[in-house]
Amino acid sequence: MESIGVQEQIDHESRVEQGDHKAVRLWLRLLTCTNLIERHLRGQLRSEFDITLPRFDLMAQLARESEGLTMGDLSQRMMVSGGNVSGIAAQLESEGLISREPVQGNRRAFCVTLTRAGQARFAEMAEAHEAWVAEGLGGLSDSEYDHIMRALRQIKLRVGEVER
Amino acid sequence: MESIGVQEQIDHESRVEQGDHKAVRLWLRLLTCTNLIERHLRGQLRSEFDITLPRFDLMAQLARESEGLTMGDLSQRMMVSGGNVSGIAAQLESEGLISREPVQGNRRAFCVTLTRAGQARFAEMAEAHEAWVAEGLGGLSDSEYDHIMRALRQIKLRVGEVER
DNA sequence: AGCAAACATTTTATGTTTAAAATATCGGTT
DNA sequence: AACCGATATTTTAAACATAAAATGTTTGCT
Repeated sequence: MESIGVQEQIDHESRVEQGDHKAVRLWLRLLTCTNLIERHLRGQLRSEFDITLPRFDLMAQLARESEGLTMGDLSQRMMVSGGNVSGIAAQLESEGLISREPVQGNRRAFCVTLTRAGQARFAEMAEAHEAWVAEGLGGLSDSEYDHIMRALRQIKLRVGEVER
Repeated sequence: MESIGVQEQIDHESRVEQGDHKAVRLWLRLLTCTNLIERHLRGQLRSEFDITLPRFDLMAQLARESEGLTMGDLSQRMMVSGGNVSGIAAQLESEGLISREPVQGNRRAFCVTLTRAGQARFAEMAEAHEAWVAEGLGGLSDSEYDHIMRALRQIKLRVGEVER
């Protein structure tokens, strides 16, 4: 019976190891799913609307804020660098889909909004986008949906903590 | 009571719409989680080992195939374009972490393997990587873990079907 | 008023990623 | 043997992404 101590130690270590492996497997599956869907959306947006995913994302942010957003707001919400937003916005502006107007009272900032053309184009795209996403993610039962949303929220919070 | 027909129609439509919106919300949360974790891993790999995530990923694929893989295999498993693999592999080769040797019987293909140095380096990194992933994803209960793995498998299968 | 620190954005340099074209090889058909 | 379609990889051009420096603006402090 002297081996119990050793056994416990082994069990404990193997439990930790297994936990780590489980986490890695989950991470890889999460990554695979995200990549598959992202690739699908990217391809569809390109073939159907001749637009890239980042440009669509920027327009989507504007679509839910009729008052407009500054470049910094966009950078934060899209979780990309400011320089990146500059480039993407420049292209969308040259296509006439967004406009950047000075903010009264703050000459540093721009107020970026969808143009009328941008609103119309986005409305088309959003409908198709929603359908594409539902193709991939719509098949879950309410219970599965709730479970995964809850789990993802936890992950999000936890990663936020770790990062801090 | 003539409004029942209309009401039913509205209910049905709103259910569909809500389902679509739910799918989009799930998609956005999935994307956010993946991006957060990916950003964290990218930063850690850079600061601790001065390596990029794609290079680490390529080495990880090789680490689980001691026989080696062709460039095409790598492209498929990493789910990135062939040109991308070319570039990443060129860098790893120049650092002496992988080797690309001709395949006997097929002069088009290369057999890519980890060098001894690559194996050693990867072993270090893999341990840290596993711990970092567990930091973010290890906090789930067994039941939550099972639920989310199951849900993600379904999503993966379904997206695979759609893409075909 | 003058000045320093913080802010909002753009620019620059570097690197990643993709799609598509280019290169080279292979296998089978005639 | 000559050719053709498929295969494996690399190269190229364009878009995307980041960090860091540069530019111009604002705010608060003295």
